[in-house]
This record gives sequence, structure tokens and C-alpha cells, in this order.
Amino acid sequence: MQPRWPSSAPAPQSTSTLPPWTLRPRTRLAAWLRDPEAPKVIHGFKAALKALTARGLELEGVVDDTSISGYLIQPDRRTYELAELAQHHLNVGIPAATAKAGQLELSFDGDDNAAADALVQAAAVVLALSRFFEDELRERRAEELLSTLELPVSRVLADMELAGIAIDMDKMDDQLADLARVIDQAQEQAFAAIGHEVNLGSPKQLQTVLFDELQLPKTKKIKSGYTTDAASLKSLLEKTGHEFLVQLMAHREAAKLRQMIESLKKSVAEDGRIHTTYAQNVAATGRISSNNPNLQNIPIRSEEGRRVRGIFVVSDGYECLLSADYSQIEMRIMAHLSGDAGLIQAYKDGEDLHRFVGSNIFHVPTDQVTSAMRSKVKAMSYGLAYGLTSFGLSKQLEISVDEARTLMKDYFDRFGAVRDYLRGVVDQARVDGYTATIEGRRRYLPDLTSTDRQLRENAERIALNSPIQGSAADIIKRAMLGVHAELQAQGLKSRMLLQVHDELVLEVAAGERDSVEKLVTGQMAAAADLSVPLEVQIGVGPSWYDAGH
DNA sequence: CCCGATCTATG
DNA sequence: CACATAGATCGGGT
Repeated sequence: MQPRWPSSAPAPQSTSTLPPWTLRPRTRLAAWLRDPEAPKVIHGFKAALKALTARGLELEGVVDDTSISGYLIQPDRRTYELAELAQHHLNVGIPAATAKAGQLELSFDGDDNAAADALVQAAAVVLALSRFFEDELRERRAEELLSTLELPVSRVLADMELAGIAIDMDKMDDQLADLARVIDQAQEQAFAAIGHEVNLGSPKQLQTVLFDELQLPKTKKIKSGYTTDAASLKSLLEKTGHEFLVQLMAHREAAKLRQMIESLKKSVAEDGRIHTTYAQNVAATGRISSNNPNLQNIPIRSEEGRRVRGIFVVSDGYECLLSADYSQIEMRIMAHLSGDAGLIQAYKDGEDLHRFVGSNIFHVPTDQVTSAMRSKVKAMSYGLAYGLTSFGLSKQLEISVDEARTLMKDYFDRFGAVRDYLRGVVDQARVDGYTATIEGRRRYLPDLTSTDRQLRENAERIALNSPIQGSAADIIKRAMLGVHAELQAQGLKSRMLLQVHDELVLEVAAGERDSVEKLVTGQMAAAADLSVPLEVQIGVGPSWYDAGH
């Protein structure tokens, strides 16, 4: 009996990013856990025990029903460990597993019994191995984060995945038909503009058309020549007014939307709903990611794209969809973390932050801040949390580097605490080797001391951003726990469906609208105790489009 | 059939 | 020469 990690194996490396392995699908896992008659558990577990023993691994502690499920619902830990297993090229004894180099995949395409068995076996493996990682968990001071935040959130996510969101198939088909018309026409006119056909979806062929045939001015260089991205096409159009560009851009946008809707259509389950899968262990900052399909990047910025949100609808028995989002949460976190008195007061006073900042750095009264000034300020304020450079700002705003530099200087002259904070974060991270969020979630950044300038500066920008983005992730996770618990406590039938980083989408049961609105606002606002208030905006409507604000 | 490159959607 | 993601398509290489 060898309960130790194989001595030949290298020690697990501490990495800043948790590996992207997921034990899927959580929807079935959640359903299985809720299944009152799940006697197959015991059978599968015994088989797992045997498989483990055969490989010289030992299970410690209580190995009854309770402790099995206890580990089954620890996806963060579970996936981390399975990934480690893969790194060590160990066969975990799961029949459906295929272990390539550096990769381990669990497949549950069989019947439910097989799926359950595989899950239980995976759980047994995790149970056997979890203690190898307890040291690292302790080292990272992450026990509380895991037990009070991530694990409870995991259960909430399981509910959300299982619920899914209803889809209006007719509306979907209408939009597809509309887009097909736009695409056909744009393609036809694009071909007419250059006198021949070309694959509009091939950047390489487009390069030939734009820069060889049409002799348009050169755009930004990329590995394969010159870029044909949207920003460049737009600037080319402004310079040349060429009809081909108009049609190409129209084609790109419509084709992209059609593709997205087609893909969403394929994701609609038997129940007429889309069930995404959330991952807690992919984004290094602590954000949740969504895949299969990704419901966190449904268009909103252009009106054409935004209409896609109209296909996400409220279902029978419910009154409406409700969208609740944090207003400027990252800026507020920056105000809080930096302790900048001016910013904090502005938020406390409920001012329009960008207008307020604009008035300060342009030295005009707030009512004389033009929309051009405001949008510059907005771009800069957001950029600060990304490690903005004057060059980057100049490109973003299409202004000179000098103007951008002046803008930043004026900002820091007025809000010095922000500059000090940003500088301090990087210095501290260099000393500690990691950054931390308000909940203590760490991101290790070994590259901060690299001699490679590119690597080091990348790490520095990551160090600036991670506490901010990560703290926002912490906060909305706390809010989700609060909303989930409070819905239950008040015996409401409304339910959370989606999370989009700073937004929650709920399906409101008949007659519950007022209480849900109050509850969600309250829980989101109270999810963290910052030196600035957390404001929550609410919208309701029959579809996600209508609930937007 | 895999994978890097390119492009684009979101916060 | 901005932070964090997911994913489609193209086209060259295995």
C-alpha cells in the first residue's frame, strides 16, 4: 500500500493559472446528486476502490456515501487534481478516460449508470489524492476561499446550468432569414465592386484583393502581411470610400451573427432551453467562464447584434426576465483599493464619475464637460486598470501620443492615490510573488522578476489588473450566494439563470417581481463592504433584450 | 486531422 | 503597445 505520491514524479508546480480541465457536464452531475434513487453509487464506488488499490493508492478517512458526495461537489479541487494526474501520465482507472500526454479527458456519453460510475470513480480518485494538495491549499491561504465561496458557488452554478434559459425558436428563425438576405446581398455587391468572386471569410484572400488588386493603403502589419480587421477596414473606408469595403464590413457583421445564432440553435436542448456550462477553474483572475455555448459574449454593443438577445425569453409560469448589473464595479473597486479621497467622495455623492473626473482634469465645471471629454475620460479610466500606456491610449482615442500623455498626467495630478496604488500593487507583488483580491484569492506572477522585458511588463500589467478584476469576481460570487440563499429563505420560485461577470439574469416567477427586484438589489449591493457604495441597475422584460437597460 | 493565425463577441 | 475570456474559419503541415 503506497499512499504517497509516486516518488519519481516531480513535485506539483505552483502555477498562476488553474488548468482548464473540467469534469463535465455539471448539469448531469447535479441531476444525479438530486436523484433520490441512486443506489448505483455504491457499486461504482467499490469498483473505484478496487481500481485505486490495484494502483497502489489508498483511500483515507470515511468512505461512505456522505464523504463521496462531499468530494463530488468540489469541482475546483477535483479538476485541479485530475489535471495534475494527467501531468504525471497516470491512468486514473476510469474506463472512459483517455490519457494523452498532458491531457486527461472524462467522457460520459454512455448511459446514466455508466456516467454515474465514472463520476463516482473520479470522486474516489480525488478523495485519495486530495491530501496531496492540502499543503498547497494551506500555503495559499485558500481554505476559506474554497469552503465559503467556491464550493457554495459551485452548487449555485449547478442550479443555473440545470435551469437553462428558454429560447424563442421562431424569433431565431426570423433573424436567421433576415441575416441570410443581408449576407447574400452584401456578398453579391462586394463581388460586383471588384469584378470577381472571393472568399470573404478568408483574411488571406482579402489581403490580395485590398492591397494587391485595389492598391489600398497598407494597414497594420501582421505575420501574414497586413491586417483586415474591423478597425482597419473602417479607416480604409474613410480614406478611400471604396464600395467593396462597405459590403465587406456588412457581410462580416451579418455572417458573424448568423454563425452565432446557428450555433446557439444547435445548443437548444429537448426542453427548448439552452444550458451553458460554467467553469470556475479557467480564468486566472477568479472570474467564471461560460462555454458550450458561451452565453457571456452574446452581442450588445451594436443594435443589430443586440437583437440576438431577443431570442432569450421568459418561459411559461414565469413573469419576466430580470437583469441586474453592477454599475462601474471595477472603477469602484479601484477607488476603494486606492483610497483616493476624491474618487470615493464622488461615488458617495452619486456623481457621474466620468463627468466628475473630466471636470477635474479639464478644469471645467461638471456641466461643461462635453461628451467628447467624457468619452476620453471613460477610456482612460478603464484603461488604467489594464496597465494603460500613453501609446495605447493614443491609439484607442485616435489622438496624438503627446495629447494622451498630457491626459494621463492631468489624471494622476488630480487623482494621485490611484497612481500610488497601481505602483504599490506591482511593487508588493514583486515582493510577495503574487497579487491578492479582497477575498484573498492569489495569482502568482513569477514573471515579475524576469529579465525578459516583454514577459516582465506583461506580468506587471497582469499584476495591476488581477486584484481589480478578481475582486469584482469575488463580489459577484458573494452576491450570487446571497441571492440564492435569500430566494430560498423567502420561499420564492424565481431563479438565477445567467452570470455575465457583472450581471445576473433571473427568471421571475409570477407575482414575485417586486420582491425579487428588492432582494437582488439588496444582496448585490451588500455583497462587499467597500468605502464606496455598490450601485445596482435593474431591468425587466419578456426577453433578455427587453430586460437590458 | 491537428493547430497556429486571424478575427470578433463579451465584461 | 491594455486586462479576462470562447469560438469560428482558413489554410498549411502531419
